[in-house]
Amino acid sequence: MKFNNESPIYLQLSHVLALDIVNGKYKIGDRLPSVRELSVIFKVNPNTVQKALGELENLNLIYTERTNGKFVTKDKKVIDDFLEGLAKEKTKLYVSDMKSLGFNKKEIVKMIERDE
Amino acid sequence: MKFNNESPIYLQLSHVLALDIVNGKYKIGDRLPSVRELSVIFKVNPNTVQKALGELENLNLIYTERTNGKFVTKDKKVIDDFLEGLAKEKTKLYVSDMKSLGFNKKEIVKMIERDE
Amino acid sequence: MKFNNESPIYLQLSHVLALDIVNGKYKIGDRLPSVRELSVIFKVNPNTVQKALGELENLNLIYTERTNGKFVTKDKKVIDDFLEGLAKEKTKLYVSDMKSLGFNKKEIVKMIERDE
Amino acid sequence: MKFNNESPIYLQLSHVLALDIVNGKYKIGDRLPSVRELSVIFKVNPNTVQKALGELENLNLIYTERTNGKFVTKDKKVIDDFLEGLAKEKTKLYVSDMKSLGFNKKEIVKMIERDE
DNA sequence: GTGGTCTAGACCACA
DNA sequence: GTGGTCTAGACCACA
Repeated sequence: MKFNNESPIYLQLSHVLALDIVNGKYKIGDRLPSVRELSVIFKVNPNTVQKALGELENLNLIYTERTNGKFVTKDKKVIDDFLEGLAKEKTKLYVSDMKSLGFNKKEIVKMIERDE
Repeated sequence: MKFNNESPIYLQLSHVLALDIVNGKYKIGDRLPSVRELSVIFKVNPNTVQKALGELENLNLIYTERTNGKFVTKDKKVIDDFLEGLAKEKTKLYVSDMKSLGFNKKEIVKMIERDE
Repeated sequence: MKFNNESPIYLQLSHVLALDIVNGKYKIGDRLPSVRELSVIFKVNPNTVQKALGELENLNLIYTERTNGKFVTKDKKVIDDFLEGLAKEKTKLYVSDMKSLGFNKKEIVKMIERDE
Repeated sequence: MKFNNESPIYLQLSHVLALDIVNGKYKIGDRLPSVRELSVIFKVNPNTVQKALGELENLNLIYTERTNGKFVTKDKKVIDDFLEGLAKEKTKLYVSDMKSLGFNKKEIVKMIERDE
């Protein structure tokens, strides 16, 4: 795993793990790898993993059982809402950016269809 | 003008000024307000204005006439290319983000049409 | 029985059992359920039950007859003193917390009367 | 400043600072001492101060101006609500604890009036 | 073995 | 000077 310099490692890591949850790599109720394991997998300090997981815990995507591990929430709704919120937020931001560049929705949709 | 804490002020400022150029508030060949004027207008340190203008100069959107001021490029193509590049970049990033969330293009377009 | 993550399970458990004694669910001289039974009832590790009962034994609320089980003290005074001590301690802590928040006794009493 | 072992230092520290805000030692809009200064004052590692201040920021009691410092919120309501919420929470917890010990409100009030 | 805390200390961008 | 991040590594309670 390679991290870039544009945002803190811990945020990039929490983002990766959030996607893993959204995409079902870690399923509802699954135990995540331990802090130490993740720190080895991603080659970062355990403290950095803690901070990343703290973000996910703030979002209620995971919860902690002390001495036992960290688990994906059992509440499917939390995951679905997170996904939906993220998608809407990204869309809103993108559309408003494009509008401030002078594009209207029709043009925006055209650009997306052309992309790649 | 209010700046947030998510990215450096100088980048937010250069972004605002770039939009002002793209949208024709400052037209081809126009002289920009002086660093000091901008620093007053935006209530930021003159050093921050300098850095922001440096960004625009790197993009060739503006050029400096020493002792005379800073001017919007006279080359329309530079502005058009900048606009197009920005739009494509934002679109690419947005689409790839949405795909990693599990959406396909059809769904993306639908979300955009629904937005707001 | 659900335990939270704010304090160790063994303390939460000893607290619950202490209340059971104070409130007469387990009466003077009663035999408590065995460690194994309690561990099943509360769905915790037997070690955790042991530790919880150890707390109660330190407080002299229970005593052990080896090979026979653990019993609620036969000394009513111990239970009464425990109850009184607990109540005073909680009150002292609460009042001092509220004072450090700027409330005086009159206001504290008013808040209590309003509670719920 | 002395910290005890019952809860993490960073929480004790954030608690102390929250009280300082509630009690007006740091007033609305005031700049707090820098992270480094606090770390010297309280003889803890700057990282620990960061974590403590992070708690206060989560509560919106303070906000950060990058490169400039951390400031008490300018929103009096946030502080008032925090104070009220804290007081209500403590009261609720205290009363429910006392009730589970078998005391009724009248007895609780009597204990408070007798306290100290 | 699990998560959590803390320190010492380095390094960074920004204003 | 300001806040923020990160590492290395120690230490802790708990189950």
